[in-house]
Amino acid sequence: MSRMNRRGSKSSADATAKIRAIGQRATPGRVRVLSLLGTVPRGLTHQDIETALARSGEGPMDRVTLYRVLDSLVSAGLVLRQADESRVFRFSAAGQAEAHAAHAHFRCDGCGRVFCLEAPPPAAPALPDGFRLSRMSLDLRGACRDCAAKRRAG
Amino acid sequence: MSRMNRRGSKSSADATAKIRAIGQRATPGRVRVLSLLGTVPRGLTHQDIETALARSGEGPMDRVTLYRVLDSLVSAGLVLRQADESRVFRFSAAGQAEAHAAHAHFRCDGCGRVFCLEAPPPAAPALPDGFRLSRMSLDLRGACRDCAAKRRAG
DNA sequence: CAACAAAATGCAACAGAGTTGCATATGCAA
DNA sequence: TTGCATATGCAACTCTGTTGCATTTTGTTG
Ligand SMILES: [Mn+2]
Ligand SMILES: [Mn+2]
Ligand SMILES: [Zn+2]
Ligand SMILES: [Zn+2]
Repeated sequence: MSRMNRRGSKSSADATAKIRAIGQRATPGRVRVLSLLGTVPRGLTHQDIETALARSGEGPMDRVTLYRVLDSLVSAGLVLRQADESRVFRFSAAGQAEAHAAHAHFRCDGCGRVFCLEAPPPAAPALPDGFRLSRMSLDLRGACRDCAAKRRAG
Repeated sequence: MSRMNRRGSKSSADATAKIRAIGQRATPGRVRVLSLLGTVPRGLTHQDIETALARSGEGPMDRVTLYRVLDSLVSAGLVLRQADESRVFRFSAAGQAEAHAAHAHFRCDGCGRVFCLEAPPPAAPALPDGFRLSRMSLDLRGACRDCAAKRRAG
């Protein structure tokens, strides 16, 4: 953990390799963003990422460039993008996202928090002829414990 | 079907009743929008609705008023609002939305179309203590027949 | 029906997230 | 090291949705 301090940590080297592997140029922006996404468990917004990068040692990244970096990582399949309830995109490293694909999620309509459930996903239903399944998600909604209690009291 | 032509169809009268029933004023805008949503099977965007109304006999409705009409119907529980993949809200009559809650859906990553599957929803997984479930959805993704064929052909 | 207060409307201005065009800089393969 | 395809930075723009405020309409009351 100390031989590579000058210009990159383990995760940078890792990110660089992944980016090159899929035939894209390993630019500083791409490496920084992919490394960052690798360290957090769930999706970050463009805004989140911009702020995190600005605070980091290497300084801020241009807003538009960040959008384009994210686009390129998404189209390369290294990052997943999904619109959240407040209609902003959240970006997550593909590995992290796939971990969450293996179980169900519960979203509280009161506070908006998402909880990972232990339950294994159900068997996939039969698809029409010729359809190809790539992902499946089971999403539950309702009130979390705090919000359910609040409503009872409130 | 002909006695009530002057200023309203069956669905208008219906919508008016529903709006009054929940203690809101039955304004023309609300009635028009709720009737419209009652006639279509899936969620429409604000834009879709604006266009549909503009084409209809009664003419266009102000953009902002339409947003406010939708807000009021949503907060009354007569309409459901959800952010779609392209981060725009889609609005659907509460009845229609509940019909779709009863089965799984398949979204094609290629063409974006959504297909209703026949399969019944799986049993709800166990929730943490105190959580209350209100809805559950099983969403599949992948390639529809057309798009799968296209990819194979290339 | 007329008068009234609360609520809805129309318009203009604003805000946030994301995109586009174009000149300049840079990664990387030769 | 050089050359060129590709990425970056910046300004301007689009699209979706909100807010403030003056005016109109709705449903109610007398
Ligand atoms: Mn999870
Ligand atoms: Mn359906
Ligand atoms: Zn909650
Ligand atoms: Zn398709």
